[in-house]
Amino acid sequence: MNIGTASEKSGLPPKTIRYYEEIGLLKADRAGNGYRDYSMSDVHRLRFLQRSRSLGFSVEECRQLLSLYGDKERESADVKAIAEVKLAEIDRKIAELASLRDALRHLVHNCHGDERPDCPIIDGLAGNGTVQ
Amino acid sequence: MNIGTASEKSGLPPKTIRYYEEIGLLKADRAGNGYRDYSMSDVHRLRFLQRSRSLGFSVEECRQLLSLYGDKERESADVKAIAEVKLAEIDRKIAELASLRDALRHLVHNCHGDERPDCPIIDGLAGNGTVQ
DNA sequence: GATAATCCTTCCAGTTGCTGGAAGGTCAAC
DNA sequence: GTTGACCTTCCAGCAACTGGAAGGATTATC
Repeated sequence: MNIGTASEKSGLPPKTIRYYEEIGLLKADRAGNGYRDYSMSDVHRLRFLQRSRSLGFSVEECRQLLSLYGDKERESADVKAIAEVKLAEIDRKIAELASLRDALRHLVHNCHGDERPDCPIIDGLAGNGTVQ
Repeated sequence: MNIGTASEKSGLPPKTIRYYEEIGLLKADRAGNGYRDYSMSDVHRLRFLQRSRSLGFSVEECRQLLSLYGDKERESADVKAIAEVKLAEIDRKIAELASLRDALRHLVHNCHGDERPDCPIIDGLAGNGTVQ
């Protein structure tokens, strides 16, 4: 399929897809006319990139994550090690989002109209965990 | 406190803190010697910025989120509307992270050493929800 | 109290990750 | 066969930092 279709299916703009190819994240086949040609497997990878980028992973981290299932030669212990680091990071992100959500909910339900100068909710919004 | 201490407490580099001031996200008081002077309340806001930025919110979104508890003049209905949109977004991000995590776990437990050319897990990694 | 180390300041330049626009080739429909 | 929607490359600009220089302030050491 052409880049436009791959864009629709993955949620990434064509510009971004071309950029990812330029930096070597995901290179596509070319059709006879020079157009990029994407398979469903490519679309899955693009969609994966769209998600992980929007969740705060850097392009380099996405490259690593992609390599987890893209590199057939990689040692399984190696895959496991990288995946475990990323798993911990994902769990941390989920916990932070949950605390952000709870704080916002609290703000909406308990603080509207209240004009206290130092709302204790700020603590919740800012989070109380340790800085990594 | 000085910018170095605020940096340690918030997890944001001094450079980034100065940048946030430059773009009007969080302006600090100045001490007699010209040094920036941060209160604990400032640190809470910085920490909040650190978290929400690392979770994929844009600076403009962070500005909105900050305004939810920073702007005393804002109508409570307005706060509620903005907060509700952000809450939905946060829930979506949590769901995406959970699916990313499950897929990675599955990869680690079920796919190591296996060299199938088109691992069905790619589906999981790429996610099956609709593109927003 | 001089000196050195460590902070802080501003300013300017570079990086990352896109994003918009120009100039031009391809394709499908009328 | 030409219009319009696609695609191509290339180059420039923007967002959000990040590094480094040049210089002033504070703290520690001799």
